[in-house]
Amino acid sequence: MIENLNNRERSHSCGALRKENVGERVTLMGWCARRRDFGPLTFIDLRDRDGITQIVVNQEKSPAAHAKAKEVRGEYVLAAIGEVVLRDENARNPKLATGDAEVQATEIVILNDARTLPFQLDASDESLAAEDLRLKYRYLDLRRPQLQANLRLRHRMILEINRYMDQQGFTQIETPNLIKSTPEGARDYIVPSRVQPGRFFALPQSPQIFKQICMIAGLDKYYQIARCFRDEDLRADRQPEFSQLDVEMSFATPDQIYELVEGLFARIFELIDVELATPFPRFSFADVMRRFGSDKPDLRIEGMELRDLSASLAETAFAPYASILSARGEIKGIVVIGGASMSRKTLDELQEFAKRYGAGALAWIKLGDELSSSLLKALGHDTLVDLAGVAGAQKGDAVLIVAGKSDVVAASLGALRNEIARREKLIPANVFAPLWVTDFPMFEFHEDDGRYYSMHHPFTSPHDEDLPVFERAVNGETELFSQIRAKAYDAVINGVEVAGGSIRIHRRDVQQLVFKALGMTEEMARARFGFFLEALSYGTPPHGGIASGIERTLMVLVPTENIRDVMAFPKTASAQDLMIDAPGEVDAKQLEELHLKIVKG
RNA sequence: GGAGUCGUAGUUCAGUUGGUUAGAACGCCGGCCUGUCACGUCGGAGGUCGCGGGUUCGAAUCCCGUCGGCUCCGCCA
Repeated sequence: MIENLNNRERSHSCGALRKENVGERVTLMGWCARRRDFGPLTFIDLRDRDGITQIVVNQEKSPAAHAKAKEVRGEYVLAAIGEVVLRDENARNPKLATGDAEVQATEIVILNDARTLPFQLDASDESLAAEDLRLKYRYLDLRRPQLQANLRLRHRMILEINRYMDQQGFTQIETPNLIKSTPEGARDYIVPSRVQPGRFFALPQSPQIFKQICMIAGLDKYYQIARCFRDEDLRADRQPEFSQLDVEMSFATPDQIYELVEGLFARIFELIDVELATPFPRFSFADVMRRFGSDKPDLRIEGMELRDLSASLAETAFAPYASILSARGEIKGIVVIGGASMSRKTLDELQEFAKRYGAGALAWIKLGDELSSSLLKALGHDTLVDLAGVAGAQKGDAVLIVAGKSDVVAASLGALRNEIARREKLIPANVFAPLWVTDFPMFEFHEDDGRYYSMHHPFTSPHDEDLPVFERAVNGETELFSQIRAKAYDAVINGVEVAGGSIRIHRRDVQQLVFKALGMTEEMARARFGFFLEALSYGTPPHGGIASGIERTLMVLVPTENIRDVMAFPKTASAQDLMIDAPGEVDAKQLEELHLKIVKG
């Protein structure tokens, strides 16, 4: 029977009781995680966010409480009132923090009952219920201690960020969520205006413009933990709405930003008792792409760096390679230590893996007792020995080779490096390898519409010494665009991009040059960013900043591969909330007020 | 937009070459049990094999379509 709470007050959490509490009369409240029934003796594992305490109910000592305990089922909400008793030496449970003691209940109050749950909360990782079911019943899934721990870590991280940013002299400033759609970048989430027919707000992809406006306003050091919205297809580490620590400071050099962020991450990692070495090593974008095939390399993986084999094959008669090289492509390889024992099946799987990234094929050389290779007929024994040597392979190793356009070679070998490390368990646990990637290219070329786009965003400053080249590029020498470096930087930990930012353009003329480079006429630029160009002309200080993904960082801390593990109420890969069933339809009256009509697709 | 993969009891899964009554574990319900802590033990209930169509004497199994979850590519400044 369900009873009222009345004036009963909880005295301790379910994770609190220790030997020292023995003899105290306590009142615990929580959920029945498990009940073990021995007839006249019943045990209840009472759970709350802090832990589990064993409640003992003895029929002889407390018949009324025992009768209540018999009624209890899984996830019933209870108050257990009784005395803390020391467990017998041989009856202690070292798995529980409270395992030396237990509560001898004199009273059990059933505060609420519960239907049988749609899935079990105490399942092992392998037998965890399907994620869609858990998302539908998110309030049940969140009862699991692991998810609760993740959310509490998130809370402590955000507290630490606020404390640190305050100590560093930053002011927390909120920026609006109902803003204006700007082209470029991700797709916007759009909000129709009722008051302004036919007009729409957009939710911010990031507070970029506003943070810069704060600098123009002389606020000097801004930060906030901002909600960002991007209507793009999702991934294991992406959600349509997410949080980022957004930072901007005036008169900033990149070094000052690095130092600020390194200090912050050092503090954050203290939360998991990890001392993060600072300063982080720095690599240019060109270097990490050349050596690791990725702009976010996982430096926990030793070696397996990309080796350029193009020079050794410059004179090759093998037509596929010759044509790739003549088309300014590359041939690169990575060495898999001990890889000579890889089976044909494994190599086929790795080839399939590489093809996802556009690789035409994955060639291999195995240095077993005898050299074997998929290229034996094409290149001959001697060339292969030479290539293996250039790649740095030893006896017993294998070389995996991809030929093609440089971005395909980098992407496929870079991904292979991670994949092989994962398969071969070459990634050490509890190791954290941070780095800075600097000097990103200012622009990247998009094949589909044949023009250049900002790699970071259109407000990123080019390197001062690249300005003359930039001007030439804008004035017709478009092939120079790819040479211009931006004052942009990413912080990477364990192969995860945890922060990214740049020094911004503070000069109106340079900003206009970038808009022109992006194919905007002066009229277009004025229409889209006129207010901003105007703002730039009223004394804008040099400034720069960075943004750090809260969820990404938490994923590294936890650690987990699933962003939904570090958010309370995430959406599915198709951007739905299965609990509240969003997005939903709205009624005709709402549509009418918003001046909207649904057109069937 | 494309690809892969999964969908069978409340849950996690098994289910052979298409063939008798679709199984196991956990959970659930009931009995027994005074030191368990993943309690044990005895018994029981529980199935639109995601959905629709097709092939077949016969479909969880084969084919087509469709829906949903997850992952990846594209995309995400």
